[in-house]
Parts: sequence; C-alpha cells; structure tokens
Amino acid sequence: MKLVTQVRYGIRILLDLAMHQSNGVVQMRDIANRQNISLKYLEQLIRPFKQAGFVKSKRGRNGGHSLSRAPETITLAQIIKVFEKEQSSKEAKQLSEGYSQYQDALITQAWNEAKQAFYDRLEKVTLANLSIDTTKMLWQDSDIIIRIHSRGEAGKPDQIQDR
Amino acid sequence: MKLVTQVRYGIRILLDLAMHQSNGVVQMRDIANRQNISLKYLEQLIRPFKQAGFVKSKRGRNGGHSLSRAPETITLAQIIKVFEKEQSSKEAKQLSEGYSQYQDALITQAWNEAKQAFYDRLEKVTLANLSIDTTKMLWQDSDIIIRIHSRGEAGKPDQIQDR
DNA sequence: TTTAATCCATACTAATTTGATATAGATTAA
DNA sequence: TTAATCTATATCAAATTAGTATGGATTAAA
Repeated sequence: MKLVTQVRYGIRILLDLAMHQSNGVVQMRDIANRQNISLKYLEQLIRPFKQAGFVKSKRGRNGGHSLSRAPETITLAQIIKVFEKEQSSKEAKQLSEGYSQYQDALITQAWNEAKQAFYDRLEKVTLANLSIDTTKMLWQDSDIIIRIHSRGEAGKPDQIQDR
Repeated sequence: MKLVTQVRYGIRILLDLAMHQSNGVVQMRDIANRQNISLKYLEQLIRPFKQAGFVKSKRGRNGGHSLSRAPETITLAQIIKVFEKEQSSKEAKQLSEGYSQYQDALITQAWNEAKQAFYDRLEKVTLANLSIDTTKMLWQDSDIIIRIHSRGEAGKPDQIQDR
C-alpha cells in the first residue's frame, strides 16, 4: 500500500504534459529537465501511457508528446491502473489447500472490495484538479512565484519556466 | 496494492484462533499443522499480533494462544495495519525539489485519502464474519463436510478437525 | 541531407522486500 | 521432567523497485 516512485513519476509526467501542452507538443527532454529524470528513464516511464492511449506523440524534428484526452477526463485511478496492468498477468493460482482455500477466497474478496473503494476515491481526482491546485500552491509561495515567473506578466502565472 | 502472503497468513492465523479457542487456548503446533506453516515461521508471524495486543498467550505445558478480544471486535483493517506499522518508521523524507514538491504533496494527499477509503471498507469485516462465512462455505461443500466432520454429529459442524 | 526528435529493445546493477528455513537456546508451568 | 512459549538472529532465494547504460532505427522539419 505504498506510493511507489513509478506511480508518482507517472502522474507527474502526465501532469507536466497537462500544464505545458497549451503551445502544442511537449518534448521529453524538457519534461526530463523539469522533473529531474534522465531522458532514458523517462522514455521507459512514458511508454505504458502511450500504449494505454493516454498520450500521443509526434515524431521527427519539433516533435513531442501531448495528452490524447482532456485533463478533466483523466483520473488518478486510471493512471495507477496503467501500472497495475503491467504486473498482473496470471494471478489465478491456487494459494492454499483444504479449508484454508475458503478462507483465502473470503479474504481476497474483502481485499478486492477495499481495493475498489480505493480506486473509487482516486476516480474523483483528475489531472485538471491537480494542475489547478499546483498553480494555487505556487501562488501562495511568493518566493517561488517570483523566481519561476520572472518573464511572465506581473499578476498572472501563465507559464512555468524550467529551473 | 497486492495481498501479500504475510497479511494473508496473518488473517488466517487469527481466524484459526477465533475458530478453535472455544476449548481454551490453541497451540501453535496445531495452527502450524492446520495452516500448513512451519512452527518457526508461525512464531515470527504471530509476534506482531502479540505486541499489538490482539493475542495473548499462556506459557508452559498446556499453554497456547488465544485472542485478547472478541472476534466480533477485530476487523481486517486493524489486522492489516499491524503489518503496516512494521514497515513505516521514517517516511517523511523530501521526495523532490522545485515545484514538483507541491505536486508530490497533492499526489500523496490523494493517495492517503484513497488509502483511508480502503481501510474504511475493511473496517466493516470482522473475524467473526469470516468465521461464520467459512463455516457456511464448508456446509455447501458436502464432500468436505463429511471428511472433516467425520467424528461430529450428523447435522451440525461443531469442530473442524486437522487434515 | 542534416538534425532533432521519437521509438525500441534489452542488458545491467544495486538496494530493498518478501517468503521462508534454520540455529540455539531461555523461560515457564503443569 | 517435559511441553510449551519466547527471543534473537542468521541465512537464503526469489521477486520487485529504481534507475543507468548501450545502441541503434525511424521520422519529419529545416
């Protein structure tokens, strides 16, 4: 039940796309710099998102990535499930014998119901939510605002620069 | 988000106690046999439950273990949290820098809320529930009934024998 | 045709976790 | 005396996680 780096990065990558794709596509090199991930590692992390249809890409010069769907329609539950699918290929193995198998069945059932509750909660959080909230938090921290919006207009945080 | 063996065994051990402590204490050797776990491994698994106050023990000859509380008051959420505590000692480490830290904070917050929903669901399942349901399932499988209740009276499963 | 980008596959390493067995005794109470 | 709990490690194998590295093939704008 712990938040692994892969998931955390995964969400941040999509969030990065959501916050920077206004101009068009976003290059992986820029994401890598902003998120402080090596380009090669990023390539690995972004692949499942492309396969799952969350992200589309434009190849060649001036190419890059962008979200396939609106940030309002992409939930954390959907994102996390992308990584879950990677793992579970065959899981229907016999775990125990005797009457323990009945207990295991009951335990697994309860576990799955709880897992569903977990996802239901994350289904309510979209990339758009996180994007807006990030901006709000930046707003509250004036030091950061000044630093990263040095080239933006005075009142309004329009674009976040690389650090 | 997967059900690890440690948790599965943990629940089964407490469930075993719940179903067999009517006579008094239950010996670890019997649990080990029924659950098909080595005695030494069982000793390791049961220790956190004793430290957490779920299980009490009586030492010396004819000693054994029993639940400290009624099975109706012990929930799956409580049980699973026993193992969670084992892991998390210091987790408040700085994960990222720059404005990514704000995103991480939001992601972590959403994750924790979902985790709460997960536990809320498991808070509704008690050892007593599982115990009753196991008995029901055994009832439905007449082959098993005959095998494990060979010495019991015809209609009523009173005690489950070792296999 | 050069260049900047995505795309692909896979190999490797290091650390941690998980699942389990084994060793060797100390303590307790019938 | 004996049957049980209790304690503390040590060891091991397998799997998972987090990343780096290698080495290119493909695409499309300039």
